[in-house]
Amino acid sequence: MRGSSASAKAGQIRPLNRDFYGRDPCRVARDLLGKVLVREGQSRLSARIVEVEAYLGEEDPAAHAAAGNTARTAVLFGPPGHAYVYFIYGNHYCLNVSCEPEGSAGGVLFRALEPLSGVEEMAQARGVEIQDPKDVINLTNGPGKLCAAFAITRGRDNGCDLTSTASRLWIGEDGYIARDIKITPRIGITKAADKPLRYFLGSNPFVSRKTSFRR
DNA sequence: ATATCGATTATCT
DNA sequence: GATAATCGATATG
Repeated sequence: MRGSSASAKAGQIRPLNRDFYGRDPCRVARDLLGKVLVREGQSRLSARIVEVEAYLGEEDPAAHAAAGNTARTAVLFGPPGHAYVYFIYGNHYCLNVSCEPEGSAGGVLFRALEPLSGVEEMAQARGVEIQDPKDVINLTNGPGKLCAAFAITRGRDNGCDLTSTASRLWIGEDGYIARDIKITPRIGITKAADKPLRYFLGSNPFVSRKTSFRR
C-alpha cells in the first residue's frame, strides 16, 4: 500500500480539492461536517468541523454578499475554496470558505470545531487555562472562539487558499464519517432568520447550541 | 437554567 | 449614525 488507497490511514489528512467548494453552499456545508481544519505553524493545530452555516449569494439578505461585490466581500465572489474572514461586533473574527464557481457568491461559516491536536496552543491563544477536560469544550464551540483558538485574523488569513497544504490554513478529510446530522435555522441573524441553513453533528458536545433560537 | 447587557470597529445608509 | 453571521460577565428563576 502506497498512498493510492481511498481510505486514509489513521492520522493522515488529505486536502479537499477546489471542485468540492465550487457548489451550492448548502451542499458544501453539509459535506464539510466531519472534515478537518488544519493550521500549520510551529506545531500543527487540527480540529474536526462539527457545526457550520450556509450563506448564499446576493439574494440571501443575511449574507454579506447581499451588499454586492465590494472590497470586503470580494473573496465570496472569487474562486471557491478560499478563506473569507471578517471582523464583527468590534471584538471577533469569523471564518468562512468561499463556495460557488468564480463570479457567483456563496460561503460557509464555521461555527464550531472539535480539537484533535494542539489543544494547549489553542488554550494559550484563547487566553484560558485547561484545568478540567471539560474546559476543552469552551475552546472552539463558537465562530469567534474557534478563530481565536486558531489565531485567525482578517489581516493574516483573508483570501487564503484552503485547498493547499502549503497554506497556513487548509481543510482536509481523514476518513471520518459524519453521523446524526441536524439542521436548524441560522444563529444570531435578524434577516431570513427562518431558513434552515445551519448544519451540525447532533451528538457532538462541541456544537455551540442544540437549538437555534436567540435574539 | 435563561435573560440582558457592554465592549468596540468595519461597513453601509 | 446605526447595525452587526459574538462573547463573557452579571443578574435572576
